[in-house]
Amino acid sequence: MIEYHNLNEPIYLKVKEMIINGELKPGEKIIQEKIAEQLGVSRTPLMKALLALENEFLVESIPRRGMYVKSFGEKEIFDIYICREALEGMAARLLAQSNNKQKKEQLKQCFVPFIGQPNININDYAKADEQFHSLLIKLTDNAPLDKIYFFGNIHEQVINRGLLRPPEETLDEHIKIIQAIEHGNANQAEKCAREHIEKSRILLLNH
Amino acid sequence: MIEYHNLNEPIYLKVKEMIINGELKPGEKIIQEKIAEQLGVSRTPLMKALLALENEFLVESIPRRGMYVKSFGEKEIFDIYICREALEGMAARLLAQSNNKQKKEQLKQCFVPFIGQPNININDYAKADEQFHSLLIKLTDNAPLDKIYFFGNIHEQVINRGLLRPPEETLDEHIKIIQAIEHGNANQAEKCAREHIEKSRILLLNH
DNA sequence: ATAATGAATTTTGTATACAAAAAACAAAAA
DNA sequence: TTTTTGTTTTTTGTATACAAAATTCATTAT
Repeated sequence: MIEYHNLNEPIYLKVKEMIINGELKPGEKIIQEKIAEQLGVSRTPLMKALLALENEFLVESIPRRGMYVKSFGEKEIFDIYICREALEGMAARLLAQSNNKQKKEQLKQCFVPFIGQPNININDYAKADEQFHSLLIKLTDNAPLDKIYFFGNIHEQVINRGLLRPPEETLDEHIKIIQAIEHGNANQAEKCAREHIEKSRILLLNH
Repeated sequence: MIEYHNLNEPIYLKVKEMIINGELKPGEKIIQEKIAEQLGVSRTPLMKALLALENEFLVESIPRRGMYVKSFGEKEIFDIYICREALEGMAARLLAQSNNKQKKEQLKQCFVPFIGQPNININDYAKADEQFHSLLIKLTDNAPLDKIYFFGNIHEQVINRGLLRPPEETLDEHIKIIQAIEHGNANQAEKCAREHIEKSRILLLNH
């Protein structure tokens, strides 16, 4: 992602924000003319943004019916976690194989402020969490892998549902991933990354 | 994919075909008005198709410059193989875990005509190969995983480059994957699927 | 009151028009 | 000849217009 269509990126970002913050609710129909007017543009560039969002799984198009804000069922979020497991596992493997110290350091920095801390601010930690998972993908320097990062948005959706595991539980898991990457242990890095996501996925199953 | 935008799917398919068969060459600029006229439509629906193709990595957009047919460097194809390794590996695991006999049978059928055959027709085998890898994804019944199947197109590109390993080598690998899935051995299925793709990737490195 | 039918309204999908930016070209200067 | 500058042409990006389809609403029949 990043620098989407330079020109309609503002539109893309605005609509995305409206979806994330619930201004446009899941399942709601996106009436193009209405939204276009709100944003002060015509339907043509709005449509481009909507098509981009469709490819990120945030919007669903039903031909001749319209565009709808995607609403995720349990099964769908489950499926997304399966994909994340595969992709982030591979990302961890690749980073472990690389010997770019600087990248490894960046990952480490995400959680440094929380180590040994008794009272962790949930909001700050959630930000660091997202930052970490995003970095994991970006640092692999693999453009297709990066492109598939529409999962990131869904990650936010999951957070909004309050399905975040407590820091006491995940901080250690994050650190284990980082350590395996640091030590160049590719198998271990992939295993930890996958287990980390698998645990969240299983939590999801039990509501 | 499948049933893209019902209405502009014909446009989408035609442009895709033009790219696959080389009518539009890698790196070539797509002059919208020209192509639109060729297809007998206006730029508006063509743009939708091009945006879909952009998301499949077949077209690249440079803002205010235009849309270009994507040309793949070695590095990029390598990166795509990395993604395939992660995703098809996961797909093999999921299928091994399922106990849907019918799905497993479908996979098996792909290569039945070639088993024990002394002279294998390369074209027929290549088709079966693609069918198998496509099925592997489709049968998982995981929509996001399926959506990421723009790799399929790239698979074709790779075939066009003549980078296909001989059936004597890969037939056995395919059968091993299918057997592991049949026996419900998830770890083995994932391992075989990944090694299978990894071997192609390594071949790619040595031209 | 409920269901069915048909008009009125809304909304999508596509074509077209036009301004702004980029590319191509030609003429002039180094 | 090569580079620079200015002009013309092409092409993109966006707005708008309009037909076809879908939806809504009111009217009629059950």
